[in-house]
Amino acid sequence: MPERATSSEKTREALIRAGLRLFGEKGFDGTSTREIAAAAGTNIASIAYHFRGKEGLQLACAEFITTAMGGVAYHAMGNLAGNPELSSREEARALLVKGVEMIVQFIAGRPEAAEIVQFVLRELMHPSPALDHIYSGLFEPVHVRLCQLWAAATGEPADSDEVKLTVFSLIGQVVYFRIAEAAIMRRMGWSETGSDQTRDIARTVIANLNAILDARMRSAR
Amino acid sequence: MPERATSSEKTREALIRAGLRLFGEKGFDGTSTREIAAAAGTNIASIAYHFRGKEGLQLACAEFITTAMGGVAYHAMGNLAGNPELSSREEARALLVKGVEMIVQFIAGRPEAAEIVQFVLRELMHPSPALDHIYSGLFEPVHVRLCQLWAAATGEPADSDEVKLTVFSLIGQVVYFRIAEAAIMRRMGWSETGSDQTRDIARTVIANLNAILDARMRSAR
DNA sequence: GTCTATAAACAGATAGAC
DNA sequence: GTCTATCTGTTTATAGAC
Repeated sequence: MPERATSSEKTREALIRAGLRLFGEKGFDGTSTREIAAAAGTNIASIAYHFRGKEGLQLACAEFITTAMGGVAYHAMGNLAGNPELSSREEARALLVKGVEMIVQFIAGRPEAAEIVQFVLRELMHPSPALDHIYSGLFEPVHVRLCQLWAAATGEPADSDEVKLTVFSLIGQVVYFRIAEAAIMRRMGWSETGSDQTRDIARTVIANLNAILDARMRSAR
Repeated sequence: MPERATSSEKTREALIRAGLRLFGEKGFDGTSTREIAAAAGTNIASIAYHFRGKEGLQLACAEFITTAMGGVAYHAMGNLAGNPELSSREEARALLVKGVEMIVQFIAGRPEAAEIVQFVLRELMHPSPALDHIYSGLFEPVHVRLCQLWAAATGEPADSDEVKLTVFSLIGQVVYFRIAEAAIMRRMGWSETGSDQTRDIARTVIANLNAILDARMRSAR
């Protein structure tokens, strides 16, 4: 692991970043290797050299996403793999709210996230071998962790269908604001999706989360 | 408007149905005109003849969607354009719940809806001229109607940002179950998305809707 | 209106010079 | 490792026979 990036590594990373952006924007089939090479400031042959071809680059992009997002998810929700121990329901609920808030900030707020979210969504809609990496490296661990937090906050079993589906519905809300951004901006009369808009979205999603949690707590009595 | 479909009209419709399915499944760029013609049981040249080319077919698919979905939406939520008059909050709430339930049944439940939903989502993610038809013919009127129902049920103003964003979040929940179907099935251990699964999804979404409505009613006091 | 044949452009992959 | 030139197959669009 050299500290200074070699020329080879720079080209490799530039190709991944270009692939991520273009695959996310226009899809795998909609993007030509010529475009990717041009965006990365290199030549077409380097894609075959570094990744064995266009599909190899797609896979490398998926690996990049799981690595990069793992760090974000860790910050948002604590250890993904272990320690489901939480001292109190209140603490778990606070962590859940904070986690969802950070997910909104990332998915709906950060412009760089658009390409990542779109890349993942395209994989979900039209699975390729790259989806396996994303599922086991990102999708499942994040979902499991959110279910743990939900269970700790409500007392419901973390592996019940009810909890799992509710957590999916939470994620779905957030993701939709990024997918349908074009239409939502038009309907809301927004000219951009800046920090004001992200705040409004976060407020809506958190209000929903609290409403659903409260309803569950009441019905559990 | 002839009562019996002519040969020309049959070919036209077959091309639209094939285009809808294939564009939805694999995207516009991922689908070749050869595939579409083969799926429609006709030849490549007929696409140019009937629709001026591949893009023209895409536009015709969007028009087909707005027309076909208009009927579904009408059944689910009453007149889209006019009569926002509703006699009581309870009636409005019942109509809202029923409307969302039918949207779930359609979007998440009916297999034929998968291609339509995916077609629309692809347009949202990567807008083409076809998005304009879908936005003004389907997306906006449905959203406006849901906001009217929400306003009538809660007393909140139908054109407030809060109501509009909350309605978006409701739609997002439902849509996500269709987008992420592959990953959700894996996480839930489902081998298919049949009526049992659709019922569970509907139950989750309706429970969320009721929780959010209840929270709003309480805070309004 | 339908269909075959073909044109013109473009795709991804690769050989070989440097 | 990088890059140019090129190979091979596929794409959309279209001309013209029927």
